Amino acid sequence: MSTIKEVAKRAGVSVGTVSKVINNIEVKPKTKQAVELAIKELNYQPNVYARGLKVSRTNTVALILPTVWHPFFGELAYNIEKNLRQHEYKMILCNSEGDYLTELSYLTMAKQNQVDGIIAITYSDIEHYVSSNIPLISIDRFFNDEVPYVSSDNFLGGQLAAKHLDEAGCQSLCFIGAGSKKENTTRNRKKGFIDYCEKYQKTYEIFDLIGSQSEFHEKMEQFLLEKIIKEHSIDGIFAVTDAYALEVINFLEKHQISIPDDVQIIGFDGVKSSKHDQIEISTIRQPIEEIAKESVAAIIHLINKETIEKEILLPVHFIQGNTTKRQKDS
Amino acid sequence: MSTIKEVAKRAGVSVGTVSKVINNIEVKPKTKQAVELAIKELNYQPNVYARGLKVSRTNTVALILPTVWHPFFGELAYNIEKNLRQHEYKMILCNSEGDYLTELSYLTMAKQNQVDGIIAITYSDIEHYVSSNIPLISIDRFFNDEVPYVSSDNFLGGQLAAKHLDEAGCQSLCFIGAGSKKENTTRNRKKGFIDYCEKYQKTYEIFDLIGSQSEFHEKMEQFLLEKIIKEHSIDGIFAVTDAYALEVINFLEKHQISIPDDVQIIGFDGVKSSKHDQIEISTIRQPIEEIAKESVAAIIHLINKETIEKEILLPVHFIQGNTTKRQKDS
DNA sequence: TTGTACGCGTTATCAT
DNA sequence: ATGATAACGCGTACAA
Repeated sequence: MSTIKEVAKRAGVSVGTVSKVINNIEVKPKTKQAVELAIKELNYQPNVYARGLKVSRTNTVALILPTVWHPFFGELAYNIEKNLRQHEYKMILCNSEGDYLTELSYLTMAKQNQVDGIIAITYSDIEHYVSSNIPLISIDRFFNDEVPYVSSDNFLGGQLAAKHLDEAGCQSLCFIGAGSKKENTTRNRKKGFIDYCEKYQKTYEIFDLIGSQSEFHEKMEQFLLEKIIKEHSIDGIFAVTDAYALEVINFLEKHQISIPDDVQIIGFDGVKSSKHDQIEISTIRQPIEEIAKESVAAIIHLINKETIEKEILLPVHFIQGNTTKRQKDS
Repeated sequence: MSTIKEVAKRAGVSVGTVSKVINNIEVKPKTKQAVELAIKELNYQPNVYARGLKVSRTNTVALILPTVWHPFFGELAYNIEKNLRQHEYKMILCNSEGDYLTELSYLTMAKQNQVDGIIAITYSDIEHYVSSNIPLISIDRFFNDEVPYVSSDNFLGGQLAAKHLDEAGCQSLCFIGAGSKKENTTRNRKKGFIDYCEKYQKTYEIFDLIGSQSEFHEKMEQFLLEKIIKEHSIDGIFAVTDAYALEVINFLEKHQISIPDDVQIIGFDGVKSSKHDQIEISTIRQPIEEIAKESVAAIIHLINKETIEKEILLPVHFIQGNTTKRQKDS
């Protein structure tokens, strides 16, 4: 690999001049030509480490998430990388697997100057570690007033879900979710749901269990058995994620409950496992492209030391699937 | 961020000594202690760019693939990153979207010294570009004798599929695939299938169309209609990927063909869209963890200028799903 | 065993 | 407009 010195020698100019040409600083057209020729001839590529050392900028951003092997995170990672690329940034992918120590090691790496900024989606309590001065954007999680975050408007999503169930003719609604110990913004889905029900005087139930995955499953089936199979006292369900919606659907189908005739269901997320997939269940879709776009825009602003909003809330939309009745007017 | 100089001053030694401590070169225990204390106190992190400039090693590998937003690539990317991390390497993720120019731009980046090596899964003809001297491992695609590649043993997979259909009682088999213009190793799936059939004198048909996606779909349905619905002359299908298997399944179900009673189906890939998914169709599973592991091992060997095998073929396995009949003895 | 000094390739400042 | 050169932080050969 040739260096700037060699280019300078070949073009018959000094290194300073070559540097100017590379960085688009004005030089005499003729010298510029000569330099560019030399660059081409030598197939010269600036060494990013030398440059990085000088300007301490790497044009690299780290993306920390639990695992890219997941439809939602996969789509998100794809879009974030795409946006970063458009801004001429590279992306280092970090699968934390939800592990605290792994996340910390990535943060350390970041501090070592390897990246200009971090976009993180984490549910660990890394709060006091993020206090450092490296640009950081959180997705889906509020840390503190120092860390800007980007998220779907989960509250609105909850309202929307309730509204659609209501308008689709459901009489008594139900929210199903697994309350996480970790504080994240998905809690607002429940709040939005309740808000709508209260405002429009809909009867509703809440099933929100904090506990292990298996325990949850069992308790949920018990609950559904009671309320739906026996009492028939619920005809509209809002599940806090599509995954839970799927569980509910499987259970109900096993018990010969017809969807959406007897019970209607709305999930949340609207992820597809690849670009060409189709969504089948009715759901509130998170605007993943938007989340990616806004996160990238935000981190770049931060890197450039520009001020940005501390909270970026993105609108969600209802997607008609086959688990709710179709309406003429909406 | 503090520098090596500051550490040296605080520890009362020279920078050379600090450097030695960092790089585990022997120093007097006492000085070592003093230096380590200073490092801790100042929260010193070596600047990777200065180091990179010096040793031209970045401990970073680029992964180029079509898109991480896809179950197979997602799982692969996850595992590759995981393995790289274990070797203290970072991974830059590059979604090429199958675009030639994008792939080239990533290769250029790599040549700029930003990464120590590249793992690529690409179907473009970047052959003459890869001739450069940067370490490169190809997955699933043979370029030339210079570029080592890692792949599933697709030939074996084809054989396995035919064998399982045979042993499950199928009388006349069928291969379904879309021949790509691009040369890749998946062609060997067909060859393996044929090999088994010829060897054991099974009757078989081949549907292998080169053409557009939509055209393929139409022609395939026509073919299935003819052979299965009308003639009943096929009772075992090996689809070249799970995606195609799914298409076949959907079509047959629409026409009231019972699976696996009337027709048995085996796919290929065995991907799950996330760690906790379940596989439902019978399939030949690619050993994704192994592919990841071997690719990483190979690229690191290459970076260390050690010689490696030019071809690494990994065994595949049959996974019992609900689209083939269960057998007692296998 | 430890310290000194040079060089890696680039950018930026200051002369020219 | 261009050239010379210091500085970025580190590793290492060589000197002490």
